[in-house]
Amino acid sequence: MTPRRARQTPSERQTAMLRFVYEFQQTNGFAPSIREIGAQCHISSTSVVDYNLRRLEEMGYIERSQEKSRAIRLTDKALHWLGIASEDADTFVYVPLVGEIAAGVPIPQPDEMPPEQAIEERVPLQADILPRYERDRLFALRVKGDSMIDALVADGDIVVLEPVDEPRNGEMVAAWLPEENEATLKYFQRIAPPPPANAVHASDDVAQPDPEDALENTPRPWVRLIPANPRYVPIELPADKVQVAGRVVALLRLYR
Amino acid sequence: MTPRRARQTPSERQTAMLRFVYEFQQTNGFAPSIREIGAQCHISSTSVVDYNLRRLEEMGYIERSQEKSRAIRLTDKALHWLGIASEDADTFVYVPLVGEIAAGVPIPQPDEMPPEQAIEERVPLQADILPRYERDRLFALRVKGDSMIDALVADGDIVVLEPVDEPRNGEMVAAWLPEENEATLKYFQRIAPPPPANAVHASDDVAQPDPEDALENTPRPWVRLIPANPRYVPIELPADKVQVAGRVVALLRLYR
DNA sequence: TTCCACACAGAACAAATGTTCGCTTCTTAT
DNA sequence: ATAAGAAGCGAACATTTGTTCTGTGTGGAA
Repeated sequence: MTPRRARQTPSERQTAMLRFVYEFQQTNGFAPSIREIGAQCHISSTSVVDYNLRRLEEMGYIERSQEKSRAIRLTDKALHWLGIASEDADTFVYVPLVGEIAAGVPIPQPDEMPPEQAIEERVPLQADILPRYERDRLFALRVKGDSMIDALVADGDIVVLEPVDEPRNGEMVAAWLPEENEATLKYFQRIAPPPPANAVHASDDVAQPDPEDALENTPRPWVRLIPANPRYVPIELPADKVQVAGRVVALLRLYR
Repeated sequence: MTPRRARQTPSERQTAMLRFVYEFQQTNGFAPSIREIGAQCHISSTSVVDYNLRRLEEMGYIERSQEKSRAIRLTDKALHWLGIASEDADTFVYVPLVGEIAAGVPIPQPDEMPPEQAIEERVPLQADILPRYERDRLFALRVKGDSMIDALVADGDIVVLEPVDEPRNGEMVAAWLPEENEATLKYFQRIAPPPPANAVHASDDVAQPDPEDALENTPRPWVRLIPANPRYVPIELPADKVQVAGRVVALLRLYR
């Protein structure tokens, strides 16, 4: 006989048990005991409850801890089976709102983020925005100013940022310009450094540079930060004078 | 002697107990026992743990259930005391994404919303957007089209809506136009009905309308739905031909 | 010095709770 | 009809777990 153990979804009684565990937990804040499950599901024997719970555990619908009281936990598979929205850590992330993008306000570096309990406001987002391993690095800033209005970003909007070391051309980034004492939200672009004032044209016949000057004369990478508002002009600076804090991955706007 | 029972915040040891309960619950999915708390907090006697838990319960930091194992629950007061963001139902709402604003796609009426378990995607928002009693009525729609581009709303954005019977002039609303078979996102404005084709100018001397025609000739309210894109023209219709589904309270945009 | 509330302590006890034992019944395939 | 796995059952037991008892130590006010 083909073993009917091949059944891999809960029976009607097992489903009733799962639902009771869920509802009990929601109502009481802790899980029911074996006897409480039995009473609710009209199972007179604790060993029958235990048998069915072991089946549910084998199938991946619950987790138990050996010989611990009230230690039944429903898995996401169980919540899905019951048709219950899973609003746990795997579904949403709560991104700390840590400041704003404004003149004179530095953007916190990753190691300068405020401690957990100092974060007064969070921006909730669906967790599937980024792979799980990067979620903790997200942070949010409130936009001050209208430099990105043509990119449909308004003063007062909140942008959610992912720290990035090598932003791609065209990405919208938040950056801190320490020498300008300026935080800014702009489109990012790598550019060639501008020619020095005494440079001859590339087509001119010139001597090879002195090898000793090679390091001195290696062109430093530059970046252009491009606003999306014709009232502002792009900013062009050596890359090492621009601290890119992160690239924009989401925007939230409230209408009050 | 003034009773020192007047103390109303947890002692250092009691705070350590609260923190342990929280961390145990987060790690294990169920609460610790009296003995587990004692072991962690270097309390050799279960009666001392019990004594301190009774103090915490009196002060409102925990809830217990008589003679139930692992039934300690931290209150919001405790979470606040520990400096832990309270990510429960009072902090965030999860707004069902129920469709899109596009031609030919009706906007669900409040009594037509899909059942809880049919909702496949939710938009998380901070709960303080609307007073608590209205939160369950929020729903979200994805925008198709660019009619509101000058209001900084792009194709693909998600708007969160609050059902509203009497939208105010100037509010951005989602509306269903059944006779046009059109869902639309526009600024809302009440207007006087346009004059009928045989109407004389208001300055002309005309007889008072026949009282029996009063009801028949009462001007019907009209509305104008104003796009924020010069490529589109406002829509003007009798109010009863426009089903306003809700007014926009928030916008979410993802950058992928 | 005395008094008293608070905090602590070990031990014992009571109750809650999970596990095991030995068995029966049901269901389905052969 | 038979076999075998699944499901069920009451009872007993083991362990976990919360509560109570009786006492001590501490510190500050009277």
